Amino acid sequence: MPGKPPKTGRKPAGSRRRAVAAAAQPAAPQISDRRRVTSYDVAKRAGVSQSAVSRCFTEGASASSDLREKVMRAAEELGYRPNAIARGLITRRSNLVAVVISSRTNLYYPEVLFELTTRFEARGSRVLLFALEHESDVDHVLDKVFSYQVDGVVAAARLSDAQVVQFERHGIPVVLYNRFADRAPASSVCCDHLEYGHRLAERLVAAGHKSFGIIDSPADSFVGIERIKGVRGVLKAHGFDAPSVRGDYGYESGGTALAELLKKTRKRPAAVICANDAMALGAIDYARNELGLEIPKQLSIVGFDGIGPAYLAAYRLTTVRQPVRRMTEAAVSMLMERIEDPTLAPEKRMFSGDLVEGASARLGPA
Amino acid sequence: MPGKPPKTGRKPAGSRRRAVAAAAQPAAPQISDRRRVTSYDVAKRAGVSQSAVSRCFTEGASASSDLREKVMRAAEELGYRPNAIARGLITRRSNLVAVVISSRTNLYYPEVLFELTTRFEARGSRVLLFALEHESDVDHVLDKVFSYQVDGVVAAARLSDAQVVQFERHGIPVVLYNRFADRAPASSVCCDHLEYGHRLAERLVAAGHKSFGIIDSPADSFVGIERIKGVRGVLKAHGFDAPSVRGDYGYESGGTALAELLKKTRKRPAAVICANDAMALGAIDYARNELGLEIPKQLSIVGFDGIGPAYLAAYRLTTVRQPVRRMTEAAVSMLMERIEDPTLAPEKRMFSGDLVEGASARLGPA
DNA sequence: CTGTTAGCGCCTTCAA
DNA sequence: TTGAAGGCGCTAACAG
Repeated sequence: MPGKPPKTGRKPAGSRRRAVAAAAQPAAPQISDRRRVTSYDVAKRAGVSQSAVSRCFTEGASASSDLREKVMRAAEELGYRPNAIARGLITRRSNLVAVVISSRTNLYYPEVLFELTTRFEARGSRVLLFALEHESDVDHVLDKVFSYQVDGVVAAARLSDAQVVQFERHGIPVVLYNRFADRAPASSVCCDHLEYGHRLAERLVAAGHKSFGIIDSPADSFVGIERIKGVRGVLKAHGFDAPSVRGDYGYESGGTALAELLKKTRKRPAAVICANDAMALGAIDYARNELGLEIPKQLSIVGFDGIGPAYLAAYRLTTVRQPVRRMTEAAVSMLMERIEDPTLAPEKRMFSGDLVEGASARLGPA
Repeated sequence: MPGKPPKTGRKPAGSRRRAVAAAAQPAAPQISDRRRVTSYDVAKRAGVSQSAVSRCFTEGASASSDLREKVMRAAEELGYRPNAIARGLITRRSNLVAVVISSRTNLYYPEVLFELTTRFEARGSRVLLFALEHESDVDHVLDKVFSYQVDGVVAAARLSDAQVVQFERHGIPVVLYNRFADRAPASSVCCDHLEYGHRLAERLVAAGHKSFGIIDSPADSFVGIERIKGVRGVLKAHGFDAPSVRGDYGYESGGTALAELLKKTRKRPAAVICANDAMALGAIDYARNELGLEIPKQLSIVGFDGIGPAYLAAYRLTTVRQPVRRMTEAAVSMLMERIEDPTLAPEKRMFSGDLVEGASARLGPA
């Protein structure tokens, strides 16, 4: 193809397109197929070059106010909006971040997703949402994440080390939300569930409780495992043992687990520690309505999370609350920093939460 | 490349790029700037043309299994993923849909967002999320929606007629979730809030209640207005009048509104109808704890929504529940149909909900 | 079945 | 300051 004079570049772009559009008209009865308006259309109407239009829509590009005005008017008249997709293709910055979130996280912390989104929005990034029914669906979803050329990822779901490394290889910054990578050095924001466990158990021991029961989390819940590990550590240090039964994190399961727990122990424990609030509420209702117990006089019940219903007057649950606002803010700013400067080293930020004393556990002297 | 007069077309793409990357190396200490791997890289490695690679990654394109295998291996080794953004640019189909949702909707129906996302996911579309703190922020957000060339929009927030028309003009299908357009002919899925109001009120009248009070919604809530209009219609038809006080949809507001309501009426009404569940719960707690009333023996309280806490044993609220699953499914399928065929006429789908009898209202004979 | 070619809509040097 | 030209990574005719 040496002597190829005629067909270099794409000179007649504008005119060619128009021709295409015209040719398409007869076929489509509706004008629904009407092309989107591009910077070329605006340029033509304003009587300037396409690149001039581009500059008018780019932050901090040089253009005379005269030109700017002509372009803006034409754009207005045509209803032109720069195509963020095309822009991203060339700038290698899509301004898209992926949020991968499990239904479990969303169920107990519906505000997390919302907070993340508004904060990213405020910093000029859009959220591409990936919802997982089961934490194990991650792999299936990651392909899509990569395909969309997101600038970064917030993962509020379990990622394997291999998956974390994969992001690394692709040069896409990741921040884990409320979990750590097993071994890979990934950035994360997390609350200190272990410490929460410690705090809550210490508080109960200090109040003079002498016997305990535990309603444990599903075996695959990182958060639950940490919490209960924290609890167990303290109890053990004080010489207490605590029988436990696993629940599934659901409200119903709190009641059934409590029943089972009581079957296992000869004597009713003074305090029951549940791996999350939903089960604690279930346990309270079961204790009150099925066992006729007064809470907290005859039985103390505590949870973790600080979900909405825990504050209702009928429960006033004693629990530990995650500082969701601070955590989402941290996740967003850590990710944005790493998008700006991908060489930044990973960082873990750990947040402590508030102990909500509530009224579902005896915390004063007996 | 025989007598290649330097600059025609883009033949030497691969080599040129490599050169660029190499040039960038010295500057960046890290290889973080490493280019993403493209179909050209895969093609080169597999010893085939770039379009061959493209075909291997397109559904239903013709390619020999031999070629397919070579390409797939090379892609695997390089960690190649087709760039969905670039693909969308040329196919005019981004496979992106926007979901615009207000914090209020998200607060009372956290599952809506999740359901929409998983359903779109199942049909091959990704969700670009736009969260509104206030319903009035819509305008601000629409620019972004247009910029990202989404294939369609689900709006669970108040859109003005002008905004609906704007989508129309751009040829982007829209489905309104849980609201109607004022006048513009837009597709929507909605539950029949008016009918909910009728049902609930009829049920209370049938049970023999003779006096009523209303805890109304904020004045700008479409949903609340409809519900209460339905209630009022029935009460009026039976010759009852009902004093009302406005709440803000929040739990706290249920209690304060109830207090105010009782101040307004000489005699305590038999039943109080709240525009949503959150306020109903607040009213119940206030009635029990501040007024020492037994619910429902001394006062019946009902709500709308069927939010999670309404089912807790301590409340067992009498309410009307939205069929969220059916509604989200309808919204998604309506939108997808219109993306496939933009000439489809708008359609409104109206869903009836379930009356949850609960235990917060006397529904049997007095 | 495979490779060639011409863009999708935009940004970005490079000259003028 | 402005315009011309060359891609970003990919798909889609169209030849062969």
